Amino acid sequence: MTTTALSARQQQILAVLEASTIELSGQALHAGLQQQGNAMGLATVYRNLRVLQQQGKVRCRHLPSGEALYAPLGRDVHHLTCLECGSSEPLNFCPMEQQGLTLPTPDGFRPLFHTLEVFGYCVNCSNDR
Amino acid sequence: MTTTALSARQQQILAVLEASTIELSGQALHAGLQQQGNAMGLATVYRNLRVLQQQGKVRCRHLPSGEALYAPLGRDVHHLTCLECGSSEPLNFCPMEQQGLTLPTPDGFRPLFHTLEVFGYCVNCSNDR
DNA sequence: ACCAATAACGAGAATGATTATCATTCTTTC
DNA sequence: GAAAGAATGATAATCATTCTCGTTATTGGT
Repeated sequence: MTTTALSARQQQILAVLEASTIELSGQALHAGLQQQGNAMGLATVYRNLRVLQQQGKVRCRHLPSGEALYAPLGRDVHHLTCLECGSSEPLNFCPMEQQGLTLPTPDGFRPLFHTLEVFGYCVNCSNDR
Repeated sequence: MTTTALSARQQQILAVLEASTIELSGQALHAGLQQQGNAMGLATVYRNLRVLQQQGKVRCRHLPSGEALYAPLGRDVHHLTCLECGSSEPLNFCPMEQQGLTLPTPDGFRPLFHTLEVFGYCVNCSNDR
């Protein structure tokens, strides 16, 4: 796997993602780039997000709402997400790290990243039921 | 947590999900119900899917495309999904089962289900690169 | 049974994130 | 410096999902 060089646009996108403490949606990323002086079209943002993802530089997860959130690899990955209010709190432990799913599987699948999301009810919404 | 009784519609939806060997999208479910003689509006399908999900009877995961797929709980949950061609193969092992994430967490979050998805490249698409 | 109150439904419009289109603008390369 | 090719961006198109709201079933009290 040859490590492809990143274009200027791709570096700018990655920079915004890395500067942010939280995961960003495509739309938020687009807005952030604009404010920061590196405005680019929405199509370009999504195009390059896909490339970055395919290069294993960026991961994404989907909220129950269907919205996609992007983050650089190597950030905290896992969340407890409330089905009622949609809030999500980080889960700082990863059961995959010990299980060696960073290596190709026997059938040749080559993993880049994974998402682990736990859905249920947060304290507040549990109480309301 | 009182185990609420299921409405007729909810039972029909659950039946179709259980009869299917694969996960179904909301649209596919709607079509399946129609063919099977239990037609109901699309809004009703989605409304009841949300209820079933909130009762812990149904889980859902999102494809990279953003499409949501539903399945009854207790079905194989995890997948290797190819970022290139979108195909996904089941992963028959669950690192969560040993980790006790079916119990409430210290801060009171009450888990119903989880999704674990591994993204990367399948054999074919690995070869094309 | 009858009727009011409430909940569930469904057709179709609205939403909104993501993609496709395609003419235009950079980048190479010769 | 000019042609070939790739990348861009404004805007339209897509499409799953959600909302609206008038209609239809269900329930509970009498």
